[in-house]
Amino acid sequence: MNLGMNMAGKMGRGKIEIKKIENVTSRQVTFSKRRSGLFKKAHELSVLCDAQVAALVFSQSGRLYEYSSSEMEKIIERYGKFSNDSFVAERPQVERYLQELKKEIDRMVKKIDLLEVHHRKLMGQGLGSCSVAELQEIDIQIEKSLRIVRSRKAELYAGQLEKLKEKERELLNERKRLREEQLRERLMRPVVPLTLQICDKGKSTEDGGRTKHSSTSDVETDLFIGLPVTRQ
Amino acid sequence: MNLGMNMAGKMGRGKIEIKKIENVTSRQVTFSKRRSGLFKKAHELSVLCDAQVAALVFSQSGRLYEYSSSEMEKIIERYGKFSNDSFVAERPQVERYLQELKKEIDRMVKKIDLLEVHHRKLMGQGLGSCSVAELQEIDIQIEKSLRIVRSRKAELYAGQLEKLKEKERELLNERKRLREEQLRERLMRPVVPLTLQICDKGKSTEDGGRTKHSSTSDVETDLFIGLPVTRQ
DNA sequence: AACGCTATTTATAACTC
DNA sequence: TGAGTTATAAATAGCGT
Repeated sequence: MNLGMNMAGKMGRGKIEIKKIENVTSRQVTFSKRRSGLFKKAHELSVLCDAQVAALVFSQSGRLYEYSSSEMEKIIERYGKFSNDSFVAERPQVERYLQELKKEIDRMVKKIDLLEVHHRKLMGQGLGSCSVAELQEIDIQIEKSLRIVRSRKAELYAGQLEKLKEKERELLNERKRLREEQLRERLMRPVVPLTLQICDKGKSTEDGGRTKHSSTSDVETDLFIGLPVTRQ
Repeated sequence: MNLGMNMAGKMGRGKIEIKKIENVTSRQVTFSKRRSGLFKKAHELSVLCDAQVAALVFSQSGRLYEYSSSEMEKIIERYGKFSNDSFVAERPQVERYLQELKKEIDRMVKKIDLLEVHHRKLMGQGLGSCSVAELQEIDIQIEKSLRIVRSRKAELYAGQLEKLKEKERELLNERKRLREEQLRERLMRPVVPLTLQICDKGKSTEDGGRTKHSSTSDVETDLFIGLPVTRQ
């Protein structure tokens, strides 16, 4: 009963422009038909020409339709090899890299375990499973360590002592020099009033003693220095 | 000038079966034409229906031809999201996983470094950079370890000693019993001829001694056991 | 939304240059 | 090889169901 006569011009089945079909129903029908047509053509091409063909279509609604003459993944991987920017197909490489990392981690875990066990033994923990021989070995190792540590400690102490002696000598010399100066001054100059003298004295002992001491001092030596200095 | 008349039947332009074209030239021509046809169709589909379309074609010679209505990579990634076995598009995940692994490795490296430094110090190596205080600490730790190790060693020795004493006692008892038996037998029985006696004697010392000793022995104790047994 | 029909447009097999 | 031609096969737009 020939409906749809309200359209101007082009009636019946005809050529269409290649631009988005605005009529939703019509568009969906066309989508369905042309999609299967595309896949058919893709298939024919793959068979006739012995080619590997894949077609991916996402409908406007987001649904996926696909054709592939062989495994899609294989084809996409193969595509990845051609595509200059790698984003697929480095997969096996990534996989290999991952495995390497995992191996590395494994090795490290083992190393840490070993170190921890040994460490614990050196700390005297977890000895329950050790044989007498093992204990003996550890004993020897620890004794050796102790010897080394103590000799090193002795070395350091000896060094410090040497430094201190040096400093003591310096200080003694300094003191001697100061006393001599003082004496000389007392002999050469007349006595000044008491009030003024106090001020001068305080100033001279702080600034006149030079800053040599504080510039070469370190915390530990200061403690030892106390003795010879206060003994004067 | 109408050539190519040498073919039987179906002349002129006609229908073809969908199966591999054997004639190489013909196949290549068809490949070229149909490929562009396919891409054209793909394009039309994408425009008419506002769909995302991609087509990948590998010629038999291995060359890649592709069409995509938008970036091929985007389409393939989108495909990856749909594809149940993820092999694309898990990329960001893989990336994250990789970074985690790397962090893990970093942490382990640091841990190993720390352990090694401490370990070396406990072994008396690399003490050059230690302050007196540090050395003192290590000294104390090592002494403590030594005490623990030695007390453990002492424990083990004590245990072994105890075991040995126990065994000695057992053996002494056994020997006593055997002697008594021997005495009893000599008193009760008449003397047998010498030749026969030798045979009997050899037999009785091997089988009559029971197998108790060998069944409860272990390697270390055997060594110590030698003494009291051979001294009889 | 899926199928069938068919007039028409398109794609293309075979051919030529 | 590649480009153009044409007769024919295939695809499909618009329609109905």
